[in-house]
Amino acid sequence: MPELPEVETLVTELACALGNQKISGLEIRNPSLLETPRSWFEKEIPGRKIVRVGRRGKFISVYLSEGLVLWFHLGMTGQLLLKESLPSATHVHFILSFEDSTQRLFYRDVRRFGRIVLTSDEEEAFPKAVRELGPEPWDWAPEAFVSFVKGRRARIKSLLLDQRVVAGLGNIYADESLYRAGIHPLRRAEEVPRTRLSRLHQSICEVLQEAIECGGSSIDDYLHLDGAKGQFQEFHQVYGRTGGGCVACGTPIRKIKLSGRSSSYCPRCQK
DNA sequence: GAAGGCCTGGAA
DNA sequence: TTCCAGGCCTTC
Repeated sequence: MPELPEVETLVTELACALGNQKISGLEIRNPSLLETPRSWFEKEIPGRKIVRVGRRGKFISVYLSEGLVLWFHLGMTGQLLLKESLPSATHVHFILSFEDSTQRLFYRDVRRFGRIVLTSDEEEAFPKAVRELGPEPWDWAPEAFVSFVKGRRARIKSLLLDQRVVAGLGNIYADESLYRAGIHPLRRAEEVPRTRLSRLHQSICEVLQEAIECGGSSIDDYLHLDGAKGQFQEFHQVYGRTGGGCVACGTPIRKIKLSGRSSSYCPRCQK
């Protein structure tokens, strides 16, 4: 599932491939993913240039000329692919074509948890979920992060998944960060020692940075813009390793449920 | 703060 | 045939 590193990888690739390209047309095959009216997309997008591509949390922002932003959230199974055509056109919901390219940008999403939004470039107009996002992980001052978390009673894993606390973490990188910091996912935030919370902030930044350098994790559906797979799944230490031995102590990795979500951890290393 | 709903393909 | 995966949202 695309989290911060996967989205960041796509954004870099999109910026490189689409910068200054003029959009010649769009095709909407499934309007249910659109959060703003279909007619607005159809009227406003053709003819505009792509001036910048950015990211906030797991949201991709495609800045268009004359003050518009096209937002993509990939949900669980969303993919953005830049190709002349796709081998399989199933689950393709949205397509952009360009004036000076034979390639088109395909938005494909099997489970349709993603969404596509068109807004003005004024912050008050951004999607609510974007406006409410917490800081990017590395924009948290470490001491401020520790103090904030110390004041919360929720389970630590739930806090990490809350996009209003820190933007961009999902199940994979929350589990990996907690493992590196030696914190049990069910531990109440307020009872984790400050030194460990400081280590957690550092673990989050490190694991995300390493994943970005690997082009993200390809578990089910995530792919680069050209369809290639990411590589960081090879380096997961707990996620997807239930029953396997902890890389540090050999204890089998355990899986538990936390408000409907699975959490993988080492029962010996994480307290 | 917890739980259910959306959604589909693949595994059990 | 049933269950499971989990982004985010709504509801309790």
